[in-house]
Amino acid sequence: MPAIGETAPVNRIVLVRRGGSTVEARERADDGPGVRVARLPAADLPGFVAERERSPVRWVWDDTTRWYPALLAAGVRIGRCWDLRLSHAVLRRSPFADQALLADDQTPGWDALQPVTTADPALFPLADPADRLDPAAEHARQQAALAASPARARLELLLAAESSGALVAAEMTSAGLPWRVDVHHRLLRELLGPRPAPGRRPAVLARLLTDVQAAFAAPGLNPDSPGGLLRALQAAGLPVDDTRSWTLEQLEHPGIPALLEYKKLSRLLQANGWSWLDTWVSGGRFRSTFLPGGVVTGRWAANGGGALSVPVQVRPAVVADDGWRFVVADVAQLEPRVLAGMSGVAAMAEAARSSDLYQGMVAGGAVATRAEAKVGMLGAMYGGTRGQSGRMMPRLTRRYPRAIGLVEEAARAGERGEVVHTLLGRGSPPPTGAWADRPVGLGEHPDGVGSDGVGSDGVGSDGVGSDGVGSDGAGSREDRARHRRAWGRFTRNFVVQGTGAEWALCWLAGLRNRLWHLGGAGTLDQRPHLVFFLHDEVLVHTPAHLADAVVEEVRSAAAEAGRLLFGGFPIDFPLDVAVVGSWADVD
DNA sequence: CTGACTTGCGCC
DNA sequence: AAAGGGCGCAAGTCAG
Repeated sequence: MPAIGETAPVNRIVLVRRGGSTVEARERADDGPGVRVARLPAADLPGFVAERERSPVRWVWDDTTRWYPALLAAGVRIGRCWDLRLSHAVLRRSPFADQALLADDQTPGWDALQPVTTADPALFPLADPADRLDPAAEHARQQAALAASPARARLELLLAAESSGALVAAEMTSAGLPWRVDVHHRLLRELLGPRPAPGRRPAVLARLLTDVQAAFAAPGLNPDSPGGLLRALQAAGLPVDDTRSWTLEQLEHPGIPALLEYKKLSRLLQANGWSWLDTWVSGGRFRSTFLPGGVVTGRWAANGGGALSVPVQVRPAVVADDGWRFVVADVAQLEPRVLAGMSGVAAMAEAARSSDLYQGMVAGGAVATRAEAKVGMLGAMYGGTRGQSGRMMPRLTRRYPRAIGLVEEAARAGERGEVVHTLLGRGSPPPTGAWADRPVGLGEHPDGVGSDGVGSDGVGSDGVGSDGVGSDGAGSREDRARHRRAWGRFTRNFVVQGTGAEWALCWLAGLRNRLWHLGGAGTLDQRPHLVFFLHDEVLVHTPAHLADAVVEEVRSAAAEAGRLLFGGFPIDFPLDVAVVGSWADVD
């Protein structure tokens, strides 16, 4: 079984574009100095790659999004790569990489390199800034930085997992998420009525609109305009200062139910209506672009069609092909488990032995109820200081001093303007804004949540407030203190969310390998393959007769990811797994 | 008219 | 059900 961070020698082949139609392949045995250079027409690349894949090899290239889609389109799947763009991004931010070893005239070019997201799998876009960069030289710099790193093994694992994630991302776009347009159309018709002419409201929305306008005596009201809606509600005597659904639900007024229904259906129409289907679903597949490392914490981002939020409402349209099934798996309470593992807290790991970590905390005597455990842990990881989660902190701190101490220290470090890092060494971005340039003033230091109990400074009016963390933060002393605390909440969450993302990457990378070896012969989309990934959840599309075997591999990959990150520390990552014909049939 | 910002809401 | 962290997207709003 090929492990993610395997150390066995694997030959590396650096691929370089030479002009518009030639590829240079520079091959070097992992344990030898010799380099063999081959030049071939770009059109011959898929055949070359397929041939060299017959024995273990790691392809080194500037950026997976610039190479792999065309290979996949030609039916060629690879086992391993070294994605220089993603690895560069990790190393440049890592506190465990000597930046001097990465420095070069071309470093700004690598810093600025963006993935390509065109649906067009044509090789070699014209005038690509990547073509001014030297992959072999960058590869050498990255290897030197790794070799000199005090956290070499962890960084190597991170880079391997990140690169494998890049392969998964391209493969998921290539395969697409099975999507039944007929089912989706039926769903829209049932909820909204027949498809209207362009620019017209669907019948159900039109009827709800007249109801709302009548109820609030506002004939011209457009509920899609927050300002206009707010004025209409206030004119009707309702005490509101925003128009969020949750706010409206609290109100007693005969027009509210129709308004809430309007908002819900309007959202469906805008986000996943007929035009969404026209744009994003073709050939029975929803294809969006996944961007590994697209979020600073290491989570993935996605482009196109809102793949990060496929609403429960439309999941009935996600249906496996005839004779195929979905294996849907997600990790229960990933982030608190990761926190237990990072801090090596035996007591919390004991709770995490339970399939429900929060219930385990109750059994361990830390808190009285599951709800308290959940709200308390979320507050610890997100920085909640007020309300119920704030009140839980002293109890959690007493019971789990090292775990709470870890996130508290991450918050304090962020408030001091320092960089924090994940378990495998991904660094947080340096703080931005004027607040970070100034020393912490007297009386400006934010109160500790766990140490002092309820914070006493700067709470004040709170107002509409919450200007973005990234804004410049110049201004009053209170403004700077607020920014400082907001950045502390970010770094607090960074260490947990980022390490959770690393666990998920290792899970995904391992699962990718396992699925390939399950399927026997055939191309990627003829074997069990990943079609969706979201933070802590995967969908595998598999021939029905292999579904049970896929379930086993999904579980084994999760256990392996836990060992890769936390070694022998006894922390469990139990999965909720379902074998279904439609995503809607989960739970 | 375009582009930047705000609001609200879907997902984890 | 919110609070606290991370996103993407669509529509409305407003300045240039």
